[in-house]
Amino acid sequence: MARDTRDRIIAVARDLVHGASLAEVSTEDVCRAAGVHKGSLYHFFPSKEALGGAVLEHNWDMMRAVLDEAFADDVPPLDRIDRFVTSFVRMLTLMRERFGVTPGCPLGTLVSEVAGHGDEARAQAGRVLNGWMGYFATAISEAKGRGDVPEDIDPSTAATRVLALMQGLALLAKAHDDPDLVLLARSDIRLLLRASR
Amino acid sequence: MARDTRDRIIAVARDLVHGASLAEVSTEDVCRAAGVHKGSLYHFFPSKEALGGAVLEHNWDMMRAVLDEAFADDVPPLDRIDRFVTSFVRMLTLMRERFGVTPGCPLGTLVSEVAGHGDEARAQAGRVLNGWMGYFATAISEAKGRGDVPEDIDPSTAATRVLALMQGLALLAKAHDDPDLVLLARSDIRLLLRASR
DNA sequence: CGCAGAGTTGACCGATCAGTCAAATCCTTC
DNA sequence: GAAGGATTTGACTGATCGGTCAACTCTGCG
Repeated sequence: MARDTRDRIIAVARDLVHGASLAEVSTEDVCRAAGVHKGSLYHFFPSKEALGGAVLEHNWDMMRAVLDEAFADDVPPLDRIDRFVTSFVRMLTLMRERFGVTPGCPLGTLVSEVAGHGDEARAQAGRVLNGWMGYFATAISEAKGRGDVPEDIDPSTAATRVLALMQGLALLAKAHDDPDLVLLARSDIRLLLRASR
Repeated sequence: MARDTRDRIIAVARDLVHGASLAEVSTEDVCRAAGVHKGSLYHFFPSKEALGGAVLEHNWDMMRAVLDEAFADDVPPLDRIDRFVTSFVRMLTLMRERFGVTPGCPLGTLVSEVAGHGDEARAQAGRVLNGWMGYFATAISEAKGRGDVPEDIDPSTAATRVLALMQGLALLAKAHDDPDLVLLARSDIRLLLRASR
C-alpha cells in the first residue's frame, strides 16, 4: 500500500494541476481527491514544493516514455521528430478530453512556474529541459551525418530552437483551446533545420 | 490621487507577479507593497481575478507601445520584426536586472495562467494574443507584396508560428535565466518565412 | 459654505492554507 | 506471536487567504 499511496498522491496532484497552476491547488485538494489524510501526504513529501518536484519528475518520466517510443531508430531521424510531435499532440488531445480544457505542455508549464522557486527547483527544471533537448540534438546530429541537414547546423542550438517552437505552440494551443495547433511544428522544424527531406 | 492609486496597485501587482504566478501573490502582498489598504484595492477592483485582468491589460499596453515603435514603417517589414525582437530582449534584460530573475514573457505567462480561469478570462487572453499576432501578420503580408517572402506563405498562419517561437524562447530564457536566448528568434523567423532577405 | 460622491481607513469575517503530532494500525521479519 | 518499523489516522495550530463593512476624509462644484 505504501508505494501505491505515494503514486496515487502524485497522480492526483498531476491531474489537479492541469489547467491550473501548482499554487492554485491546495494540499487539502490533493488529499481529498486521493482519499488520503494530510499526515500521509507529509509522510511521503517534506513539503508542498517537494510534491511539485515529484509531479514534475513524474511528468518527465511520462514524456520520456513517449520520446523513447518515438525516437526508436527504425525510421530516418527527422521522421522520428515528426512522430514525436504527433504523439505529443495526441497526448494533449487526450488530456483535453479528460479535463475539459487544453493543458499547456505538462513539462513546460510546471518548469515555468517552478523556475522562480529557488536554485534547486530551477536546477531540476533545467535538467528536464536539457534531457528533452538531448533527444532532438541526437536526431539532428544523425540527420547531419546522413546529409539530410546542412553541415553548418549546430545540433545543440537547433534542438533549442525546436524545443522552443514546441513550447510556444503548446502555450498557444492552451490559450486557444486547440491542441492541433501544435501540428504546425512538423513543417516548421524542417524549415528551421533547412532540411533537404 | 484616485487614478494614481489605481495605477500604483496595478504597477505593484505587475512587479510582484514577475517570476511568480498570479496565484502566488496575495492581495495583502499587493496592498502592503503599494502602501494601500484592502478596502482601497477592492474599491477599484471587484475581485483578485479582475486585478489580474487589469495587470494583463496593462502589460498589453506596454507591449503595444514597444510594438508600435518597432513596427514603424521606416524599414523593410521583416526588419521591423527583427527590431521588435531586439526591443523585447532588452525589456527582458531590464526586468532581469530589476527583479533578479529572468521573467517569462509578461503576456505569455499571464495568458497561460489565466486561460484556465473561465471564458471571459480566456477571451481576454485570446484577444491579446490575436492583437499581437496582427502586428506580425501585417508585416508578413507587406513582405509578401515586396517579394521578400514566397507567395504561398499565409500571413496569419506564419504569424502564429512567429509568435509561438517567441513564446517558447521566452520560456526557455526564463528557465535558463538567460534573456539572450530569445535573440535566436531573429534568424529563425527568416527561416520560417523562407525569406529571401 | 455646504453637500455629495469619490476615495480611504482599519478592523473584521469565515474559510482555507501549509504543516504538525501523538496515537492507532498495518506489514514484515524473526 | 512478538517486535519494530512503515504507514495511516484525525484532530489540531497559527497564519494567511480573499473579501466585507461602516465610518471617516478628501475634493470638486454649485
